[in-house]
Amino acid sequence: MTGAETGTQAAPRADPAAHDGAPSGHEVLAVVFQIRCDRLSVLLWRRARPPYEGRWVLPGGRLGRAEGLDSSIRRQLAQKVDVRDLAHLEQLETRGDPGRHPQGRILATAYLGLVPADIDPVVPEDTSWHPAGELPEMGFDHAAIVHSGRRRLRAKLSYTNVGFALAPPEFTVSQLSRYYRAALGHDVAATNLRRVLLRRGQIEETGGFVPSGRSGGRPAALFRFRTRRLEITDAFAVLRPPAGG
Amino acid sequence: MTGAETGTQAAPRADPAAHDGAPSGHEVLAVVFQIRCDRLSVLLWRRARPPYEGRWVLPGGRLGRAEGLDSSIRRQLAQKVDVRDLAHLEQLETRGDPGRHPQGRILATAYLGLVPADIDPVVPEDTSWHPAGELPEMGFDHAAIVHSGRRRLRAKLSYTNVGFALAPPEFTVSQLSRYYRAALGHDVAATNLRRVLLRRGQIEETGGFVPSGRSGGRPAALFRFRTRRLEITDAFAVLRPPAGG
DNA sequence: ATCAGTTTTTGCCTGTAAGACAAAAACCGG
DNA sequence: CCGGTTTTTGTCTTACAGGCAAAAACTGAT
Repeated sequence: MTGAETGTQAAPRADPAAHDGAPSGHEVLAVVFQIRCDRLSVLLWRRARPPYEGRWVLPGGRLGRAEGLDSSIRRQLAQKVDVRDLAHLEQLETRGDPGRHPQGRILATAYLGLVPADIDPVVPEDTSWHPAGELPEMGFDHAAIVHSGRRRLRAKLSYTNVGFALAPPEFTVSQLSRYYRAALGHDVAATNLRRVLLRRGQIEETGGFVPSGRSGGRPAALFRFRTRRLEITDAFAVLRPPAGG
Repeated sequence: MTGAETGTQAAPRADPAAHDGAPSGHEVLAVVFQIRCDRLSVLLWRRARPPYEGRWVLPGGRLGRAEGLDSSIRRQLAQKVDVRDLAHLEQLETRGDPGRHPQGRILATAYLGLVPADIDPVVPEDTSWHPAGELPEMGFDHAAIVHSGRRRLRAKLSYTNVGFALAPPEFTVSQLSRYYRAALGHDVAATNLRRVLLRRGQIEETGGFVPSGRSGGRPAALFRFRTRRLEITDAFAVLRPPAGG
């Protein structure tokens, strides 16, 4: 539903609307993840000016005077990627330690964004993807924020259907298991993943098949996520209400 | 460890330190829960001035110019309750819709705080506890924030040991099941709760017993939480790493 | 002292879910 | 048709949650 179906091009362009008047003492940032070449990668941006000139930082920027947080992060991200590529976006945390920013106490509200693996968004010159496992030297407290994002993503893969935001619209089980492996950081048996997600009703067969790869093998069935909006697995409400009520 | 052992007195007093200069356009709020008379209750405060004069609102206030978020919410709460009574405090969410505040776009970072059931903090005149099930008419978007807090608490009771922050240092299983019932909103069988929390290693017997109540009955064993810091139940990392590694 | 009532504790049973493993199915190229 | 490869299905084990009933341990009254 979030427009993740087709490869994209749009991208670098300053948004004229929104963002009125002088900036406030608040910024919004986004940890945007995508699985690229079987590795969890995060979108970073190279600062051209001090402080932290030349360091890599998270996309984002100052919040406009009369801007909402959600609209602001969408506006800021639009300067880096096509926002329609974001299959999921949720608030992560807000940091406000004095000292996190050299120019004084500037609060930052961080978001977690996910881009499906089949998309290759065009990004500006100063922007590129970095494996979350080998982050470059980053400015401010942004490396810590990336780690928060990873933890959140890992947790939610366990008890929600966020997978939909990492996977393309259609996929085979073994492809999906590779996405999960990249995001979770450990092997995920395809045969188990299939049953877990099927039983939870998260995925379903599309009916299509994919001819087996170069070296033969049984053709793989195609699956899709039943919904592309976040749902939590109710089996995870332990201490749940008693049977009769 | 958070000083939850004894009934408390300290409370209303403006904190002279901290909070320098003019307030920023950011406020911190706290949803402080406590189980009182077997009901989940939230600490509210009656506004004496417009906007929303006379309405109930969450404790908190403007963030000082050079103040960190955590220190600010602690400072603000100190004006309502003894902060040492808080057995747990975590960031909840940040809201920034323009329109959430009549005086312009003012961001609010909300926290979730928990006070053990055995404590009866002295609170100022304008402050009191309200059952979370029957909230009074509240100002701003604070009612929505209370609901966020309830959802967060409910979820964390399932997959963490936050119970320690609701229960007194020692308790019987049936007492604990009443706390869980109040917080979760549905019955919790004591016999189940016992086994679940014991197997998870969250609680342990102290060795003490409580003489049965007025009408007889077998004396109940006393339990305590093994740790009073937040820990997530690892059994809840589904899609976990394979056995051999 | 014994008995009825009450509450806690223990034990047993069931259902569900996850994970490991092996066998079967379906395709490729030669 | 055969070996190699990948996916799919099926079986088994383990772990945990939850329901239920019996046993244990106490109180107060007869």
